[in-house]
Amino acid sequence: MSDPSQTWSDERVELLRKLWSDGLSASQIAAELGGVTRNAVIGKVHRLGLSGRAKSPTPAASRPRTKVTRPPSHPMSHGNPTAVRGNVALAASAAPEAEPEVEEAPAPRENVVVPLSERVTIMELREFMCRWPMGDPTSAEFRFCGAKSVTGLPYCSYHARIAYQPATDRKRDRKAVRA
DNA sequence: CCCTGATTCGC
DNA sequence: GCGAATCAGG
Repeated sequence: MSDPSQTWSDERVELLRKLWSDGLSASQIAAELGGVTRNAVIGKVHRLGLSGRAKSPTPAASRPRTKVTRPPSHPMSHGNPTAVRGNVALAASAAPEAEPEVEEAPAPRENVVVPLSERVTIMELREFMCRWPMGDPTSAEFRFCGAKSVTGLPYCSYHARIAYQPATDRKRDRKAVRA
């Protein structure tokens, strides 16, 4: 409310400093601020003088970086447009039941605890977190389960059971899975 | 694969 | 000054 025309208004910078010192990563800050990419955040952070937050306290003897320069005749064999990832187009209605024989379910008859209140956003998602979609993907309130996922699986033990339901067990247990 | 920050460089 | 592109490490 001062001058949105400016990318880095005082308020923006203030928030940036706050979030950065708060421990948030650049991507998270960028997403929080909106309109800026994580690179922009990092760039600004460096320009502000912040950078080594919780890093090596030895700025000396730590720069053996051999200037890579930028030869125009070396555009690398890189041609993948990886830049935008704000849109998560995943099919929540997709029924993952094409597995003929999934050798899983190490837990025979265990009352799996439904991990509620652990829902996370796309950015809170970690590699070991359950990616079970919850809610409307088009909604801003869209979240993932976020519970600890089974190693090798994108879901937690609970949702893994739902996703990879054995045909034998599937024919009977047809309860509401709506989240 | 995903992510992270760091750096360089063109605008 | 700003941020994309790039690099390098986890």
